[in-house]
Amino acid sequence: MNDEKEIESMSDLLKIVGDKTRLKMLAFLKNGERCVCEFVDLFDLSQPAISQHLKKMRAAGLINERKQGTWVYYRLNDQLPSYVSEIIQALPSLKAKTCDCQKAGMSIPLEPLK
Amino acid sequence: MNDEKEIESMSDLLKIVGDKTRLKMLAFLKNGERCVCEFVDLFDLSQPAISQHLKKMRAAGLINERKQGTWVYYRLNDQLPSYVSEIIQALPSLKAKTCDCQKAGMSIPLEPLK
DNA sequence: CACTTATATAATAATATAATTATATTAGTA
DNA sequence: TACTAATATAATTATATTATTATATAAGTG
Repeated sequence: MNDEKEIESMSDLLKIVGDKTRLKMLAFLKNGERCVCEFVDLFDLSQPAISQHLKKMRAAGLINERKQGTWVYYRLNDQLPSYVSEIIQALPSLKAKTCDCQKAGMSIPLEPLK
Repeated sequence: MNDEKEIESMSDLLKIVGDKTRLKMLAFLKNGERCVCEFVDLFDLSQPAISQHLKKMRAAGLINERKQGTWVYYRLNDQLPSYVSEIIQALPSLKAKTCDCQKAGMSIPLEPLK
């Protein structure tokens, strides 16, 4: 990839990360998987807004999804460029309140970042 | 600073970095100081657009300025948060064409990033 | 001082991004 | 199968960002 394209791809990714809501979502994901409903509970935003933020992060390869019944769980992609891992490491890790999907014992903790 | 504010300040900074033009400017600055006129030559953008991008990066603390006569030189701030330094390290370093301000022998090379 | 050059700022137009509301999809359940 | 819950998508509105054009400032030069 030439330098120009390389920079463009970096800026595309950094643009996704450079948003308060999405960065906060990533901070929540540091502790492991979270289901969509948790984000809906935690943020003062409509459910479609949450869904669209998650979609962008998924499209950018920042997170992966796992569907289980009607619930959809998201987790950090563990193959991120190192400059993105550094950003995530610099984030405080936020604790989520419990939610139906968690009481069901389905959420799986994540391996710590390398 | 609480977590919320910390995340907000990170997203403010990442938003500035998450722009193709500005990221390319940072890539040019990896090799050392550049004067505004060089950016004006290098980018297919109006002079005011260049000036405004530089102003944003300066306001965000990413770069510092040094005025010499009518020329203004910008250089990377050497006290950046490590997650920002990592981004800059991940950038290819771009070579600028020579420009009047450089022929004048005024541009000073930068120490490599820690 | 008049003129030019380099840069910055202001006002505004163009564009991109993020939110909402409304609706669709899909899985589970009575 | 009808109903509900969880999530996604579409359409649209609201807002933020980036660009341009016009103008201002400030330094250097004849």
